[in-house]
Amino acid sequence: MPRAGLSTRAVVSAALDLIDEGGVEGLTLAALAQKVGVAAPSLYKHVAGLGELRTLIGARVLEDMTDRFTAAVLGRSGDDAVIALMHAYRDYVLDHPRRYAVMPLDPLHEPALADAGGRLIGVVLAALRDYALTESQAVQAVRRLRVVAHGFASLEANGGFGLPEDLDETYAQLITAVLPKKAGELDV
Amino acid sequence: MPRAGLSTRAVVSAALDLIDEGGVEGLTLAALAQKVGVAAPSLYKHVAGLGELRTLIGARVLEDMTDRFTAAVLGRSGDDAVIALMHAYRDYVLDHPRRYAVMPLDPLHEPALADAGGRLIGVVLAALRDYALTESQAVQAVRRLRVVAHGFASLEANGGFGLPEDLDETYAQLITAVLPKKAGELDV
DNA sequence: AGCCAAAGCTAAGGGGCTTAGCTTTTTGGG
DNA sequence: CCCAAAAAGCTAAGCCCCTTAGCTTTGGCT
Repeated sequence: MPRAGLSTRAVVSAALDLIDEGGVEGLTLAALAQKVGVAAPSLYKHVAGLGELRTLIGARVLEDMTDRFTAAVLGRSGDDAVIALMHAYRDYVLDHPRRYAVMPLDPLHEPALADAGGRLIGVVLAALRDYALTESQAVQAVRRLRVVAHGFASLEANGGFGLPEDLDETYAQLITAVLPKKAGELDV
Repeated sequence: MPRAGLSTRAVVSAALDLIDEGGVEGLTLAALAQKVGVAAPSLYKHVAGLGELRTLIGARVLEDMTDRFTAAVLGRSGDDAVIALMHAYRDYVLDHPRRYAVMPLDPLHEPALADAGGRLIGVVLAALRDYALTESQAVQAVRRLRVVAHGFASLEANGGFGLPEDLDETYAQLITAVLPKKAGELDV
């Protein structure tokens, strides 16, 4: 029996492919083992079990999103940066709708995901730097942006909108509605 | 063997209790059978299988939400109605966080849920009547409200917000930001 | 060359869903 | 009132999944 040359990283990557193909339902250790050419119990050499695998997948999705957000925000500031960030969020979910469904919504509460989650929030805060918000204003701004990005993206990814008509317009309206105001302006 | 006197409705109710207790993970035919005092295969006399059970549960959640939204909107109009509706949405999810996680986001795409989903949308449209919106304006308005309600509620129910501090304020800001404008006013 | 840790394997147990086929209860028509 | 048929149960059994236990092989390092 020649060795398959696996690694935890490779196993997680294959698991992501499996999710892309068949959704969360499609992620089974049996299917994963077959995909990487190994018997199911052998996976335990690289991953502690289905639970840990899911956690690792969540971390990976967070990292991928952070990378894309970083690239989108780089070189921009103010409304320009925030709008780019919001579109990067939507685009990620459209590119990987099934992966997004497995992303934990409370990464900061799970020690294994707190780092990745913290880095993602860091990028969002950086995009807001130009507004010169107080800490509590920034917290509110991040929350509003997240509610809109997550709400819109999860609905779109799950076919929650009847017709795709004017969806770009809907999203644009929502972004405008929750854009923070600069220090001099009114509101928030 | 005395008869248990089950019915599809009773089975679905017990399933909802199971979800309230242990989340979607906790919903298993074995556990459900034990809860209603019957052997697992006997459940098939009332429900076609786990898949249909989930669909029935989804329909039930939609109906419950519709009832509560109807009660909340009754006797109100304009901003008052919309605000009451948005709070009823949040309150439902806070009361039954685990049920909400099993509610389908695309009810109109599943024949068995289309009716219940349509009635829910009907209530929302009724809440918007006072604004005298055109059909396309109404579609955009419903979408924006749904994005905010679903985004906020699902994040809150899953512990997505770090601290509960000022969450009421966050939600109020979001509602204000997406409230439709009456016919005479600017925007939308 | 030889040792040993890592990476595989097979076997087996436990739990879940579902089907098949049987028994008992209930119901409703004659 | 009786009895036939439908409805509601049951047990047995098959299949798939996750996981643990214990063995074998590979491959790197001395």
